[in-house]
Amino acid sequence: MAITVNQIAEKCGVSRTTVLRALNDRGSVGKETRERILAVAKEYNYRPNLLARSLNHGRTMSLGVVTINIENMYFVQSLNIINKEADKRGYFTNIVVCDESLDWEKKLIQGLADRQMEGILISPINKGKEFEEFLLSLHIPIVCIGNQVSDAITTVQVNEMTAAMESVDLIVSKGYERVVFICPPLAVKEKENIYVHEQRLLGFRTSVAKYPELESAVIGNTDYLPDVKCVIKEGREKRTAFLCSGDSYALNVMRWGQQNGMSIPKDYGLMGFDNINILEFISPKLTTVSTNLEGVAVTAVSELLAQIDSEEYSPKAIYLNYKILDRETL
Amino acid sequence: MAITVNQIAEKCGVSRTTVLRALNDRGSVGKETRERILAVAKEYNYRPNLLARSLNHGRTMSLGVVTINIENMYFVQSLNIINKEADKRGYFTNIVVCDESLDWEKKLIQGLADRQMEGILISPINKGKEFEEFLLSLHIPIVCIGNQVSDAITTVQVNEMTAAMESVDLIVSKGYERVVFICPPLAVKEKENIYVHEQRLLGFRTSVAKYPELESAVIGNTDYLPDVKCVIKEGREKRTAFLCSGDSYALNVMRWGQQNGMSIPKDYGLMGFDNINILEFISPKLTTVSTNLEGVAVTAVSELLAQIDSEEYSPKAIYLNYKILDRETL
DNA sequence: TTGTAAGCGTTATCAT
DNA sequence: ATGATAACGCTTACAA
Repeated sequence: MAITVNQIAEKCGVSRTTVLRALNDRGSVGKETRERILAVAKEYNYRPNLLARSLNHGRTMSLGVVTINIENMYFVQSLNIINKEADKRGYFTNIVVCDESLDWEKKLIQGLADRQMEGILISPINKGKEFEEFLLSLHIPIVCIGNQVSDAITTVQVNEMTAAMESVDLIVSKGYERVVFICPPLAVKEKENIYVHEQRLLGFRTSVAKYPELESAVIGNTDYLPDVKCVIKEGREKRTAFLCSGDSYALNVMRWGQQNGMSIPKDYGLMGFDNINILEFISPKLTTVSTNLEGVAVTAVSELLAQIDSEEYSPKAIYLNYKILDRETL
Repeated sequence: MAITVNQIAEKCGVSRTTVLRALNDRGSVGKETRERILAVAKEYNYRPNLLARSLNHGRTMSLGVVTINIENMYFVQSLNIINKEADKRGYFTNIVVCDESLDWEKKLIQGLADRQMEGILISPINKGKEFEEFLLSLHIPIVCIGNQVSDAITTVQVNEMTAAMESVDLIVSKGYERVVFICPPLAVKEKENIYVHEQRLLGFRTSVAKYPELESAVIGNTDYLPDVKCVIKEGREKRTAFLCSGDSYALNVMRWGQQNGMSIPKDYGLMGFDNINILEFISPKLTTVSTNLEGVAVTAVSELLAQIDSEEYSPKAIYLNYKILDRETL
């Protein structure tokens, strides 16, 4: 349907080289010829076929981004930032969504590679040696966001471990005697990449060890509300706080509490992770950790482009700052 | 970096035609030759360059989707469905995000067209004759979701107008004597495509006219909370309900009410539109209109593919069913 | 000022 | 069973 350089050339009775020269303002073209060419190009709304151009140049100037379902909405929020940042450097951003299936993720990554994306950004749910080899076999620059796959692939993240440690410190400083870490992803630990959550758990464990009197527990079920109920029932005398490895879990706990006539932070403390943007609609305001989406996104893009541009690139693990948001639920 | 058919051919000392035959299991190849070829292909992890293949075939088997910022999160929710549906029919889905700028939207659409997407799905924020001509000049199948651009371009939507009418009916049936339509997008009506909201407004106006005793008003400011405050103050004697052209506006009103010690539906009624998925975290449960995301997404894809496949296609306006969700705020 | 020719990686047709 | 050739649309070097 679209007109090509060859067709313009034919219509104008010149060679396609001449047409190109007129179109791209390169080299010299007879004034009258140029005008004729430009007129035809305009009339038929000529646009260069980027597939052909890319094939020729060996460059697509496109990045691929694999993103997940809105469950982990915090990643969706980065898309705009990634897009803008890539555009600044002249790259087009192609996003694909992966509905939380391990196979789909691989399939989509392969699809992006087959379409000659020059680099891929991903917050992977796959993990392990096999996946690592799969990624490396693509021979394409890749940057992971949050979830690490291996040392051989650059990962950009905030320091989740120290964030969890500081969170526990905050909880203790507020006088809580018992702290429970809620981390449903632990249930799929064997299969899926939950690196981010594991780092948080590690921080939790490490920090808790510093406080001998502090009672602590970890809930790692998908169906965590019953456990929360138990915890609250069995120890009314101790002031208890829940540290949730994700705001949405905290919101579920909050809703459950409200339905059962409990109030926060009077009856129990609550803290989340991620600072997802729907929090603004929720009250009380959830105390949480802001994971610096913007910084992570910008860094990830710039690191990816660095990798694309340089011959010799060494993979890195990059940690950015987070921010504890001490609001109303502790 | 990636190996090509030509390189395999050279390595194996055969022509690329033979390599192709072995790789694609088409035609006959000597057993020993085939094995040699397959071995090399595997060793170097051969993958066909889809740019080249598409150029040759004249088909990319890819769809483009232009989506907006998470503000209008309900569209983000469709992405998965679109993706799955397209995949079923053998298409790859490329998503680009547009941070609510009119120019970016055009730029991105053009980018998708230049990359030879076979069809484009979009819920446009641009409008008007010039934009229509821009879209038509692309000579690519396009389907709009929600916001209509013109008769010449297929639009898939729910019948927002009758949904708004029914909403008013519901409000009246609950005994409200005054109903206020909150529609901030009206503030950008001149510049942006807010077709969906205009349809809702139209339904509101039409339905209100049926009830002579019903008092009604429309708030069309971006900064609507002050107006809400006024409305509530000036008419305490009349039972008032707010119908919001979008759940997020309703949530803001709800939050404001909670901060001012008012309770729903005792002090005022509240109803939204869209049934965005964060509602599950909010209490009281917002009464709203479910806009059948899944149906719209599936229909849009299938209509787009129909358009791609058929020589003669007539643009349509397709209306799907919605559902009034009568919950706790009226 | 203009044109020819080769190439990007794949595929399809026709020949050997 | 294998190969040569042209084509997709664009670009670049090298003539004329």
